[in-house]
Amino acid sequence: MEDSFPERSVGRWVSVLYRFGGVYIGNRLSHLGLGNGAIQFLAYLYLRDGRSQDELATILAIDKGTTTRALHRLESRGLIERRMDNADRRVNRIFLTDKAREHEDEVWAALYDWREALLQGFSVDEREELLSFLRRLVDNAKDAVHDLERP
Amino acid sequence: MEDSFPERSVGRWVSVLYRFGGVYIGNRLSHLGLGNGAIQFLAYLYLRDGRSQDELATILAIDKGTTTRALHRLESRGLIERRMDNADRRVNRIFLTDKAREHEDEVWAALYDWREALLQGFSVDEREELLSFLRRLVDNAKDAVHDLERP
DNA sequence: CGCATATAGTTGCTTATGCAACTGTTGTTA
DNA sequence: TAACAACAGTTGCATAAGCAACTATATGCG
Repeated sequence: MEDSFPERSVGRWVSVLYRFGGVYIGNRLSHLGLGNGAIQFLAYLYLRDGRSQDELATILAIDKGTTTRALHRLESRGLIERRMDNADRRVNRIFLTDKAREHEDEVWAALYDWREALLQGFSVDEREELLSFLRRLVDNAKDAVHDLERP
Repeated sequence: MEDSFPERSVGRWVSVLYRFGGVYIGNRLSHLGLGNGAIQFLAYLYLRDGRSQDELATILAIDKGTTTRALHRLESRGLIERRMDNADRRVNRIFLTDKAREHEDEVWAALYDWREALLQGFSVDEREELLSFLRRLVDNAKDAVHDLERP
């Protein structure tokens, strides 16, 4: 069937999952006035703030230009503060504001619900295997993209 | 470890896979002057052209506005023709040009190589199981997004 | 010390994407 | 048949994302 074009294409299915995830999270957290992109940063910051922009970009595997803009959006919404590091004045360290803490539960709930929605019908063993597969795919993806530069 | 934040988050790993896929495909096919988005449409059209924009949007699960723009880009690069359907003048049917056919092999090669890169180290059985997992995840994702409207 | 290099962040440019409002065509129905 | 509903496509707007060129700061080395 043509309407299942992606049939054997990992990439196509990943694309659908990614885009639908953005729609779901954007909808669930629309009152924060943030998209999917900024929320990724917010979620990580809930685990640990005080990082530099560069560290965040590396950890989330996101371009540093994109990182700059996502963090500016979070700042403009009053959810983070960017403090210059005194020891190295090139560095901005990112801290959550109290306002951000107020929304922590909602953010986790939306992320948790999305994961549970995705994993409906997956047994505990299947979930483990899926996560293991994803880890391997991401490792492979990183290698492949890295090899683009010097093949 | 913080640098494995996505650890148990399907969404974060999907995000990395999606974005890296875009980088890989964009790089491999940069001479076509197209991004990942337009190439999705091109790839489907190689399988079957003559569809309406609406059908393409539905099949690829992509917004119809995004579809309009991706097809305009393909047209501006001389890769497709948009012909009005005489029986229903609201409908545009999309056809590949000869120029597009000339690039078919490269496009498939890039997509194939990306899939193989991702699946490095996966046995035949593991590949089947991964595809089955992805199918289930996508079905779940569609349900969850659909349920956002009337919960 | 003084210059070359490296690093952190920013910005311009391009493409991708969804949503909502809009235009134009077709279909339905009173 | 005239009015309204449904549908295909377009467009304005916002966010997301990568890349390359740029600025400012820091570091290393002769």
